[in-house]
Amino acid sequence: MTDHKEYLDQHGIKKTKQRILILNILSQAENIMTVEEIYLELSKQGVVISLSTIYRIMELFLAKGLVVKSIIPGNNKGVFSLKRLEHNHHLICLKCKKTVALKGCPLTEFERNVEQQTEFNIVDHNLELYGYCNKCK
Amino acid sequence: MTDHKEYLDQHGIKKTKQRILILNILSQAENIMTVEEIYLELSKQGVVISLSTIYRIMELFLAKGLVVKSIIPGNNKGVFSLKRLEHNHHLICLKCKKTVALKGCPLTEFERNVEQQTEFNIVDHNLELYGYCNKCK
DNA sequence: TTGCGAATGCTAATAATTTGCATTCGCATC
DNA sequence: GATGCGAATGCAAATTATTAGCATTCGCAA
Repeated sequence: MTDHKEYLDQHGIKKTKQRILILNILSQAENIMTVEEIYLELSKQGVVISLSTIYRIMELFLAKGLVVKSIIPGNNKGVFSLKRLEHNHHLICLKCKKTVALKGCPLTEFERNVEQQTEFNIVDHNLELYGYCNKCK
Repeated sequence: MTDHKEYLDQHGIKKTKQRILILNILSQAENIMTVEEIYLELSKQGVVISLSTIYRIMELFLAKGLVVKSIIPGNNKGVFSLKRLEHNHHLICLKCKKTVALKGCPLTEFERNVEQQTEFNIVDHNLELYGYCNKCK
């Protein structure tokens, strides 16, 4: 994903400096990030974007399907990650909150079954695994 | 689950009127509930339990593993559902927010694989499916 | 029945997120 | 390149969900 400007175009999102910066950060992040972490990462790069703008941009990315939102239990904050070409999920340590990105998603077939059973049109899902990492267990 | 008092005992949770009432509501609920919905359901039954107590009880149930917590997107509230003997997940309509409980869980095998790959000890997961119900699609 | 620690309810505090509004930006048009 | 308009941003204030402090009450064992 080298050209984020075009990526925004493709999704019908107007290009702004802030959106491109945030998209950069998300695309370089290995793991899920809170709004605050995005803010801090921007700060490290010497950029300040107001929190409300970050919230608005994440909401926009979410609505446009660029991003997935979930929560970490025991932590009332939204976390976001970019939807990759190869869609994936995260494993979260309940003690130290470390997160690990997993390869692949086991749900494709399950979703098809559920669509048939329920007459829903399934467009997305949210999956996180919780456990204890080898240090914390 | 006819005897909730014993159920609490088994999990090392002290029995109180409030906990038993909430457990009743959760066990009769087909779907996930917010703290507010629990509060309102109690009101319908002519019972008032303070919101902070409900929060505390849900936190306790969560810690003891009686309950699963997740979020509905576009809605910054925690939602809870009782862990059933037959563990399951929910499908949520992104438009009307209707939720449907699904039978079964497709993740057992996936979790075992992930445990081997990551050296995590996986204890739980969170899965919701999103889509549009037949009225909204 | 009594007593103690834990649970509850109230109110106030906190933390995350959202909103209103003035300013600035992106981009199309001249 | 200059101009203009609607959309995006930043700031500060408002909201909303959730948590914490503390006095009162409850559950249960002795």
